[in-house]
Amino acid sequence: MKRKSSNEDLHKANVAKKDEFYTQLVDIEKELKYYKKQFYGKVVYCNCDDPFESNFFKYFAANFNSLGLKKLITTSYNKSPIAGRQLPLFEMEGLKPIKPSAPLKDNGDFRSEECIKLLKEADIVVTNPPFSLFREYVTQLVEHKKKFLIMGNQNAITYKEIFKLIKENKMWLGQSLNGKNILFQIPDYYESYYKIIDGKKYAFPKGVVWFTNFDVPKRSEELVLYKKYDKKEYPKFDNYDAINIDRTEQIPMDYTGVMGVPITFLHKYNPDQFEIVGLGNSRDNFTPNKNYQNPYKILRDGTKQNGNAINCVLAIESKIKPDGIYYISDNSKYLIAPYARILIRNKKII
DNA sequence: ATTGCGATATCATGTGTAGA
DNA sequence: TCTACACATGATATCGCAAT
Repeated sequence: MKRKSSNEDLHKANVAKKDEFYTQLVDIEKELKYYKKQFYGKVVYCNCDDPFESNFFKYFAANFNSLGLKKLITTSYNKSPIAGRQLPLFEMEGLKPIKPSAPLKDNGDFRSEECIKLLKEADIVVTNPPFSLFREYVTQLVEHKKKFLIMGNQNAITYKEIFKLIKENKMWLGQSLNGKNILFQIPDYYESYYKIIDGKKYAFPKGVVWFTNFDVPKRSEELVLYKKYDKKEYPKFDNYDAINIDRTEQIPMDYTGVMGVPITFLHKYNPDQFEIVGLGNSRDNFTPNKNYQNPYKILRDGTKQNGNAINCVLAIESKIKPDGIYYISDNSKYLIAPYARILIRNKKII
């Protein structure tokens, strides 16, 4: 269904906090196949997973022996308990038959004391956490020094805390799912959905990626570069000494300085080849005249719209903040800010 | 300590475009 | 025609800091 304002949808999503998305088994299998050896003898905890619905649970239960797991624990958030289906805590150990343990006293929130206790017991956490709580979720994993493989939205890369972890090489993207759309089953009561298959509603969100701190093959593959640096083709930002690059594949092979690349660059990121310097944020592409007197922004169709003078002046005058707002010069009149840019440097040619 | 207010960060989203 | 990718959007909640 087509809507007039995309902002309306964004805003709704911001408020709704609908987080019951069930990952398909096929997507789990596609990623987990790269980590098999690393699960041997480990305690795996899926802390956002109802075993009746979760394919993470199904995957680990079915592959318990072949992976050589020591123990599998799942807990789920019990927002609206359905009679007879309460199973917030589930444990599986060794070759014992599957059986539920004593139920949790609390609601199964991953932040609850009970769940943190289980987290401490675990070696590895694998799940698709609520995106609306993504930062909190990751912070908790890092705090407890867990190995993890979790799903998230590609925009989370630009969240301050998340980016910090990526920059410090404490977290990176998984092997599969390069930010493409994938199907998730959603509860019947969700009003908007992408399509219905066999009577079940599915969503098809964009930019889904895996985040992990496990070693993945693509992280040690070198990105092959073929373009040569050309001053005209790669303009510099007005207030930061870096060139702008619109597509990852266009990164020049011979530029030694800082380069601003799209966030999707992370799918090709090899820390031996590149160093991440910072994040350029693109908010407010206001385009004042050079005196900053009459700020306005240029819309896609070329028309002007009045802007916010304070935002504008601050953005332009805020020279170089490590993670500030950078502008690129189109010509002497206009300034155009690209979307978020990861600032990188090629380590191999310095 | 508390308030006030400008600045900043956010969105399981939507659109446009290029290329398969 | 379809998929993958990069970018766009602005109301609102929260942050941060100065003034009380």
